[in-house]
Amino acid sequence: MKTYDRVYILVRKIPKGKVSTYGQIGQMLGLNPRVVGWALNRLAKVKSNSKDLQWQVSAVPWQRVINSKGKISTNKLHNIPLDLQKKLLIKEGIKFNKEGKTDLKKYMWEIKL
DNA sequence: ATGTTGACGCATG
DNA sequence: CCATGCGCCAACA
Repeated sequence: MKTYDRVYILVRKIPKGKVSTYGQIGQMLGLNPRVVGWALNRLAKVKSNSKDLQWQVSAVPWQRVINSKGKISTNKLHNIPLDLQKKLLIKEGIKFNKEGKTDLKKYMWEIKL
């Protein structure tokens, strides 16, 4: 069981209409937020390289993980189409203000034990 | 073993 | 609000 597998398993539990943050996922797994970002970044690489694992990574709702300020962190990457993450979230009912920020108080995934 | 790389987060100016 | 700086750590070459 690799670290990134633990990240994917947890991210899959984020329900539609909710979001989490790199920090929150990291805290739950005892990982640095950067490692969470690294694991999700890996999805984009696997997605464009290996077709064998594509079915696995496509099951991970990576778009539901945003940064602690409530904003999208993927727009500066050339891997991922501009505003793809935002569009996916909007389709799930997440609203963004004009500064591209969403209300974490409202949408943050609440952990249930 | 060693150095590098980040989808981060927080503190500070 | 913007800009650095730094700690963080799994994976990879």
